[in-house]
Order: sequence, then C-alpha cells, then structure tokens
Amino acid sequence: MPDIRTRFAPSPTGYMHIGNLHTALFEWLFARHHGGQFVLRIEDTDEARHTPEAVTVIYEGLRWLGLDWDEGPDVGGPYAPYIQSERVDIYRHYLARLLEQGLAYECFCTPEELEQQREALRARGLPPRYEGRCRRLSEREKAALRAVGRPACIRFRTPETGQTVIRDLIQGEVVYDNALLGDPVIGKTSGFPTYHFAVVVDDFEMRITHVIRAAEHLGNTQIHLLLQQALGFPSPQYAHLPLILGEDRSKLSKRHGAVSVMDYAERGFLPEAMFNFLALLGWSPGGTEEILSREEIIQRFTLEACSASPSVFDLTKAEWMNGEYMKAMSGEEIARRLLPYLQKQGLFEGNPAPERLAWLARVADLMKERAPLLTTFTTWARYFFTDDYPYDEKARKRWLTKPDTPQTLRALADRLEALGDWSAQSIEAEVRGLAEELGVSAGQVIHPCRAAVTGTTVGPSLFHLLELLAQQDVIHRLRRAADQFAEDLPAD
RNA sequence: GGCCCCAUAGUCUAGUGGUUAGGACUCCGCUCUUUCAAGGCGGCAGCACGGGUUCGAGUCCCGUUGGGGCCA
Repeated sequence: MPDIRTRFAPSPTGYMHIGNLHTALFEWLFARHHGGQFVLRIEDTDEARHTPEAVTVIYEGLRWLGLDWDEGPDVGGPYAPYIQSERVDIYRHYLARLLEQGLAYECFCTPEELEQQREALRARGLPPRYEGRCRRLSEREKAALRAVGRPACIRFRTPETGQTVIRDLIQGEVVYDNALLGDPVIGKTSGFPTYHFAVVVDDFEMRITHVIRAAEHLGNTQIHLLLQQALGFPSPQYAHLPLILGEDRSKLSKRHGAVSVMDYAERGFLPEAMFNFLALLGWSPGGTEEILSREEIIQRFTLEACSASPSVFDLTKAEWMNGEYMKAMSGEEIARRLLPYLQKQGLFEGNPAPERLAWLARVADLMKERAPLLTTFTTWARYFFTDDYPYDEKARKRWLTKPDTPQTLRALADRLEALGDWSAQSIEAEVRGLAEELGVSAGQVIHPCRAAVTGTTVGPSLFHLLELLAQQDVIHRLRRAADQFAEDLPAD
C-alpha cells in the first residue's frame, strides 16, 4: 500500500481519555507498520472552547505514550492548518458548492419547531429524525424568511432510497438504509461546519487513506460516505476499533474514575507498559507472548488481527504488566523515573548528588521485584526515605506488641551501634548472634526488627534493606519502637 | 423507541469444520525463604441459549437472550 496516512482527531476537551489514547495508538501503529504518516488534527468546531491548555493536554498524552506525529498544529505540514477552527474558509467553500448544486439546502426551522416535530414523530412511535420541512422551499419563501431575520442552517440532502454499504476493515460489511436517515445539519447558523462536514472535508483535504476510529462512529460513517459522494471525494478505507469498556461494561468514561491518561502516569504506570497493555486490548499478535517491545508490536500489527468485540479495561492486569516492566528495568532507569514522584511527596531532595542517585538505584534494584508501580516506592517502600512511616496492623499485632519485643529491639540496637562495618553480611552476623545469645530462632529477631524499621511484615531481604539505610537511622528506629511499645504494654 | 455492532472462564485473548478448547491476569492450594505483596510448582473456572447445514460445529446460517453503541 503506497503512502498510508492515518490521523488522530481529538476534540480539545481539556483532558485525554485512556480510550482516546487507545485509538491514537492503533492509528499510529498502523501508520508506523506501513511506514506511512500519522497526522494530528484538532477538531474544535463544536464549541468555541478550544484553549491552548486543552491542546497541550493532548500533546502531553501522546508524548507520554511515545506517539509522535508527522503533521499537526505544532509541527505544521503540507495540509496546514491542522486546527479546524482555522479552516473555516475551506468548509465554507465546499458548503457553498453543495448549496449551489442543490445537494444541500437552507433550513429555517427554529429549535422549538424542531422539537415539536420530533415530539410529533415520537408520539406516533417513529424515530425522531428531521422530516425535511425546508427541503423544497421556493426562492420566495426563503426570501420571506430571511426578511424576518430567521437564521438558517445548512442541511445535507440525503438520498431517500437505496442503501449505503460500509466495508469496514474490522467490522466487516455493514449496510444502512438511506430512507431511515434524516437530513443532517452540515453548516450551523453561526457559519461553522458541523463535525460530520468538517471530518469529511479534512480527511479528503489531508489525503487520509485510512480512517481508524472508535466504533461509536460506525453509524456516522453512512453520512460521511454519502457526503463524499456528493462532494465527489474518493472514500478512504474505514476501520472501526472496538470500544474500551469500564468494569461495568459500559463505555469507559469520566464516571469510571481515573480515566485520563495523566491519571495513569500519576499512579506510577510506565508508558512502555501502558503501550504494551493498550496494544493488547482489541489486538492480538497471535502467539502466546504478551510482553512485547514497541518494535515488535509495530512490526506485527495488522488491522486483520484486530477484534470486533469491545474489551474491558482491567486495571489489575495492567498493574501486573507494569510490574513485569519494572522487573526488567535497571535500577538506574527506575531511579531516574522515580525522582519526580519522590520529590513531589517531599521524600527526596531536588538536584541530588550522583552518589544519592546511585543509592536510589540500589533501593530500586532491591524493591523492583515486588513493585508493580512506580508509586509503590512512595507507599510500601516509604521507609527508605523517611522515618515518618506507619506501623501496619499486622506488624503491631504479630511482633511489636509482643512482651519481649522492646528488649529484643534494644539489644539489637546496642549490638548494631557497636558495629563498625555496616554491610549486609555484618548486620546478618549481628542479628544471628543476638538470636543465639537469646536462645531463640533468627526469625524471632528478624521479624520484630523488620516491623520496627519498616512498619510492615513484608518486603525485601532484611539485611540488604538495612544495609541501604543509615546505621544511626536504624538504631534510632529500633529504640523508638522499643520505647513506644514498652509504654503500651501493661506494667506488671 | 428505531438502526447498528458484539458474544470462548470474573477479565484480556488463541482458535478460521475433526483440538484432552491453548496462553495470560485474578483467585485458591502447595513449596522455598528471615517475611510476602517476591520466586518455583500445581489447581478451580469457559465456547450464552435454541434451531438448522454437515459424517462431524466453539468455528457456517437463522432465531432468541444478553451486553454495548449511535440517533434525539
């Protein structure tokens, strides 16, 4: 296929939905697989609410996932401008042409009249579509309406008979009856085009070869195909992607909670994991491997392997996959990604020295096996960065409130204080030495120690964990816990 | 309400007329270890239903049901 061109055409609503990003990913993958171009176009004809910030949010989401565009508002391109509100003259030109040819007409019906018409249809049990009252107004009637200052919108004169066949690359052949279609508005009274018109004109003007979009637009394609015929445009190929659903199986939307792309970034997802996860939603590489690199995905991606059925966004599995990427990543790399999260929580200084970064990489290496998200480091592994961490329920119950725990912790603090070589090996020797001295199993020292120093009963190897903490901090934590829980014990 | 789409375990999926229906997440069990929220091993669980077509149907056709989307 020569010169494949796809586009991502979001509305600047001020936030970017994970479902939109999924669509963008597939459009991008198809273009990259074929060595074609991926175009970014901002569709802001609906409202006058296009703000620079809203467009920035879109850039941010695409960049986070690593989807680069070849043409767009910021980078320009041969078919600029790429913001619809700046293309109004182009739409007016085509609108005038349809009007001239009688393929579109002015409609003077007021919103109230339209509502009445719809009501009347509904009352008769018919679908509420525009009946075509203004279809055949004479020049005199039109002049009279204009004279009284009635604003007119422009409607597309759709065929009253026949069928429109969509040959969709994913959904197959879908047939719509033209008789069931009302005449859609294509030009608003404000002079702006509607979504349907702008899309058709832009996809033609920008030489889009493959319109890949979410399945919610499948029904709209009938209008688009008909408009292309009326305008004499060739039709692009269509591929309607299955929708992404929430846990309740309805279209993923704001009310499902965190759905904006940056919410996931904030939650500590790695973009490469999200890329992989999203790619596997509605597309399958065929084999049984699921962890695939970006290059492999690009190379193996085809529309034929896309499913037609919608899929539920499973956050649990996304977290698992993210964990897999964490495990495979170097401590240095994780440390680099981690920094902003830690700094935001006030757990790490700005502009850290190289040795601090190296220390963070060691922490990352120790923790990454059991960290599904980057934010795991600011929650579960908080104790690496501050003395201010909570003792969880299990830690209190199983170890800290045991009668002999304060003594054990103090004894351990004393031994560790005297330790000259602060290494995992020496620490282990001291811990085991104390257990022997007390005549208990090593676990009887290890567990209370972990509970006191980390506040939890779980985590990485205790000795390696302690090694990464400062000697005086560990001693302080041991004594602090000993004091606190000695007081809590009933005196006898 | 009308039109359209979809249907393999709770979830993501493989499967293109003949398979003990495969993999992954989740969950459960066992195991290793100083702990598990980590590792290893194992397990539960699925072709929505009813008719056809066919020697044979998860796979093709029709209907039903269920879910979803669009239209206003």
